[in-house]
Amino acid sequence: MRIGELAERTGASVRSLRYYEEQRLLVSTRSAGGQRHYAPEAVGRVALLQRLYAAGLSSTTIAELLPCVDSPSETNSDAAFERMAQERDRLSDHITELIRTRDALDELMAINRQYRERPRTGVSACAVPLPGASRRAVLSGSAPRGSASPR
Amino acid sequence: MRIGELAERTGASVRSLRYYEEQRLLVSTRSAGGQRHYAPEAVGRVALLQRLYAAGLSSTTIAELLPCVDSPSETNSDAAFERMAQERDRLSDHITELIRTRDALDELMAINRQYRERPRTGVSACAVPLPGASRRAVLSGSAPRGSASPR
DNA sequence: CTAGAATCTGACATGGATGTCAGGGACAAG
DNA sequence: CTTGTCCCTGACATCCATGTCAGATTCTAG
Repeated sequence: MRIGELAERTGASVRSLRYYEEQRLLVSTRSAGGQRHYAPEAVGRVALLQRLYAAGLSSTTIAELLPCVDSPSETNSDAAFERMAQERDRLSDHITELIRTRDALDELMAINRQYRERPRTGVSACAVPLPGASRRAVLSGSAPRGSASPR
Repeated sequence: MRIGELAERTGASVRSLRYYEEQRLLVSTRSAGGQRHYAPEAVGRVALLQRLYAAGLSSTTIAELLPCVDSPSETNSDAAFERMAQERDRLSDHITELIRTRDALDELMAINRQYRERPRTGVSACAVPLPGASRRAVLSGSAPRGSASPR
């Protein structure tokens, strides 16, 4: 298939696909006239690249671990394997962190719901917010406060 | 405390702290001579900001949902609440995606271990990027699971 | 008072994936 | 052949959190 079709199938822009190739993450054969032609598996390849990019890996990092993907048997892919393990762990830590952040958001939203479901509350003087303890927790251990700016 | 101390305590650079203020995400009082001075709670605030940045939110997005953090009671933080809910969901989706990516990496590593634990394998003849069924799964798809890494 | 450390503002630099534009071929269908 | 669509290369633009540098001012300890 040609580059337009691959782009359409993967959701990547044509520009990005060329960039991936430039970074040696994706290969193509060229037609007589110089146009790129891709094997069907390229779709999966691009999907993997998108995944890795979305996980925060850079082009060079991806390039470093790809040998491990393309030829798992090669002994000299030792470094690649190492790199992959390392990135895997980094990613895992990052996930943990993101989950904590999501929890923090959930907590903040819960607090807000309390305030908004209580139609009354002339308590714009939130000097001491009611569920004090939980708010404290959300802000990572220290008291937030500061009556916000009235915009 | 002054900016240097806050930087040290949070791990953020002095440059970043000034930037946060410029983006209206962090406030400071000024000493007579114009130097920034922070309340102890600023540490928690910066931690929250770092969390949100790490979750991929931009300065403007953070600014949009902060009212919700600073004054949960304010009725006009409706938009902020909406924004927060929206970002929360985005984040949650992203986490799901990252977990899939981690699974993919685990699977790839498992495959690699098979090859390398089998000391044999003169199979450097990977002229044709070989391919196995399992590989296909990893590259294109879903199949969660994965032998957890032995750490 | 003074030296040295910390801070201030303002500006420019950076990196990295991607967007976009220009000018020129490639190629399928009529 | 002609036309319309796709593709090519190369270059420059963009976003945005940070880094970095310069020159000036403030603060602190001796």
